[in-house]
Amino acid sequence: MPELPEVETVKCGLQAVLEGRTLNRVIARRTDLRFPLPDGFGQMLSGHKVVAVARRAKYLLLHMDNAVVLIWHLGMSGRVRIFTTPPPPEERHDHIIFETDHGVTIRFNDTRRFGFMDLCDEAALADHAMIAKLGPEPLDPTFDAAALAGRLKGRKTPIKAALLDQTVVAGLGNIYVSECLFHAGISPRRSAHTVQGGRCEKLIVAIRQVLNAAIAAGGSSLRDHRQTSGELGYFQHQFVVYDKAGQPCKGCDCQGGSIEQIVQSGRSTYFCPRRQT
DNA sequence: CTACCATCCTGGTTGC
DNA sequence: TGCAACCAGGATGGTA
Repeated sequence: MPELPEVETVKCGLQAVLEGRTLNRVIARRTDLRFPLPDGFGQMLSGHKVVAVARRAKYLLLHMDNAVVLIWHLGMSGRVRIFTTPPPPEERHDHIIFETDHGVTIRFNDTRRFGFMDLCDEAALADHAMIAKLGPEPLDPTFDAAALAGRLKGRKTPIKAALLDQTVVAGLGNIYVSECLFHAGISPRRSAHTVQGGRCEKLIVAIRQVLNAAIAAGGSSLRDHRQTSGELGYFQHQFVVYDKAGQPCKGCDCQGGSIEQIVQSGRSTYFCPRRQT
C-alpha cells in the first residue's frame, strides 16, 4: 500500500488514540514478518506509555516512555485498523495487535508480510540501519529546488528511478512518482542530472502539491490501503496517469495525446510522452 | 556508478 | 470452469 501520504494518514489515526496512552497488551500472532520480530518485543512495549507517534519517510515511529522507539514499516500490503469499541473477530493476516489502557485495539494486518517492526533505543534512532541512509523529507520546507538539484546532480539514472531511491528523497513510491513527473512535465526517462533549474522548480512544486493533496484525501486506496477507521482513501480519483495506459491525457495542451505505460527497473511507469519531455 | 534481476509473500486478475 | 502465469503500492542484495 503505502507511500508517504498513506503512512501519514495512518500516523494521524494512531496519534489520536495512542499519544499519552499506555499499551496494556502487545500480541504477536506471527513473528515472521519481513524480518523476525525482535526478542522481547512485547515486554519492551507493554506497560509503557506512548509519548509520541511520528513518521519518517514511509516509517511509523512510536516513541515510548522508556526511551524505546518502535520502528514500523507497512511494506506493500500493510494495513492498520483502530477499534475504539470491542473489535470484531481477528482476520487472517492480523499479525500484531496492540491494546491500550482505554480500551482501544489496534491491529496490523499485512497479507504479504513485506512489512516489519523493530525496536531501537531513542538515542540510536538516527543510526538505525533503516533510518540512517534516508534522504530528506519531500515536504520539509528546506527541501527546495536547490536541494533537489543538488541531490540529482551527477546521477545518470532516469529521473523516475532517482525519485524512487529513498536516499535521494524519502517517501515517494511508484504511484506518486508517476503523478509528480506528469504534473512537472518531465519525462520519466530523462536523466536525473538533467533535471536542474526550472525543471527542478516545477518538480518541487509538483511533489508538494501531489503529496499534500493526497494526504488531504486520506491517501489512495487501490488494493490494500484503508484509513485507520476502515474508510477508503480517495486520492486515487485524482490520479492523472497512474494505471491509465491508453486513456486520453488530461493535460490541457495535449490535444489527443494518450497515457503510455513503460517498465523502468522492473516497475510500471505511466506518462504522457507529449506533455512530458 | 548503473542497469537489470531475483527475492521475500499472498492473492487478485488475465489469458489460454 | 480450471489452472497457470503474471502482476501488485517496497526495499535489498547480487551480477555484469
